[in-house]
Amino acid sequence: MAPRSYRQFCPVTMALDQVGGRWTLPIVRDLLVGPRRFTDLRRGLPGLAPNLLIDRLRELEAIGLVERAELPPPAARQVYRLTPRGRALEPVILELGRFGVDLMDRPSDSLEIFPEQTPVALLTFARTEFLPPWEMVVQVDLTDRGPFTFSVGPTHGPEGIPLRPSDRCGVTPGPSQEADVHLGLSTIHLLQLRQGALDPTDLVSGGELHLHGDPTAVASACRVFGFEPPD
Amino acid sequence: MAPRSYRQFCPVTMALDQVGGRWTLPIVRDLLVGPRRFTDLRRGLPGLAPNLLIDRLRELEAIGLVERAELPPPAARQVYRLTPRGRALEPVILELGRFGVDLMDRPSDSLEIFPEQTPVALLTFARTEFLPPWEMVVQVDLTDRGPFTFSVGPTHGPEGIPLRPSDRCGVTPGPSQEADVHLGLSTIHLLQLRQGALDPTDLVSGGELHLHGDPTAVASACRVFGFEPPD
DNA sequence: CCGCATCCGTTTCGATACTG
DNA sequence: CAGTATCGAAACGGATGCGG
Repeated sequence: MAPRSYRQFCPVTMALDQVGGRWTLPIVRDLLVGPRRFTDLRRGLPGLAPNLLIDRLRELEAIGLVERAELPPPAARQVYRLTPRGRALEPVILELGRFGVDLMDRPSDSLEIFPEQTPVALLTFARTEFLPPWEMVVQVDLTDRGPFTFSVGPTHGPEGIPLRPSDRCGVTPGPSQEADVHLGLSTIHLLQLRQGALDPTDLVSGGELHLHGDPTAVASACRVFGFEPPD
Repeated sequence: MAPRSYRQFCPVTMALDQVGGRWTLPIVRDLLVGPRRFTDLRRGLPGLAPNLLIDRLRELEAIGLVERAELPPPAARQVYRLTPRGRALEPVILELGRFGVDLMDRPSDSLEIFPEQTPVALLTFARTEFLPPWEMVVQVDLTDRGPFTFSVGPTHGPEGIPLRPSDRCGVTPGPSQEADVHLGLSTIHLLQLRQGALDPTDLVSGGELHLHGDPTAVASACRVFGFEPPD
């Protein structure tokens, strides 16, 4: 039985034929952070039935976006991870996330929060058109979710090839020893700053926004995360 | 009767809650080019039943991504068009398309081709990380689909705000009087050049790729469309 | 416990026919 | 032209079971 297809010779619908199914992109989102076991994925995706999860993983494997890897004996048996082609979905996920950020104004309590997804969320908060031309490391301390390291890489790759913004930056959980900038605040404040609903100066004087590091780098980091640097 | 939701406080899944339904993004894709009537949309989306189309349009209207507009008396009654918020989906569609371009290597005859979608397809072909810092107009003559005008705007908007690449460029059907660059070739050749499956120099000497205009601008246009400028 | 497989009620989708 | 109405097929969601 041929799977559903839009049957158009168009890049958008051909992409949707592969990844437009329900749960497919959320699964890829979770795999973006790193390899995951079946049960790890289930934990981060409540509401997704196990049969559907295995269906999706098999489909993704069949089209070459995901592969299974065996782990050495002491650890758990196998993990699912993205292939390079699967990682090519990162810009898609991030753009979707950037569209979705504006929907996050009210953290309804009917919506669950999963810490594993914070790195991807932080990446979507970043406005890549404000990335500085230089490299830098920003430690973002989300008071309600812990420390994360946001890294900005070079503008060009080997042989002078320009890099896409999404290839220039990444987020990993945990602190960094060599951060150029430290940024401390809560998730909600970060979101509200982005919407312009809060004044950064007020937050700083209220002790709810902490900024440290070289002023130029700090200012750049603020603009990347959606607000004007105070003072 | 609440619609299906991923129920996560995550920008990606909240975006998918709005636009992750089947046919939703293809509808938005067609509206990106301009306002469309009900029947126009149907023509470009075969396989989409009319009841589902109206369902999707009503949903999109309810969440503020699409609005109905009445046309002046002589013309047809009403059209559907994107709101500014709906237009914010353009980067999502384009990234999906960029992922999908690599799937277009073989134009299977089970896949239909709709001329109305060519402007969006052309935009997805463009590698925005290669956009030059200057403004320019490129007329792309697809020998099998007609002329299109690809415009590159300024790097910064009013007040010095940097613009996202997708906000810097656009495609309209038809030729341009003030094109800086002319690029003539078939859709298939364009796709194959992008994949590196063809040598641009061969195509030029074979008369299947025509390039005109200021050499620097031509070279830039070639890189944007995925191949090294010949000579 | 992990990694699924099976079963089953509900929702959504797709195709066709019909109406103002 | 712009939808409604109907209905069978497919997809989804939840619960349960089961071997390693």
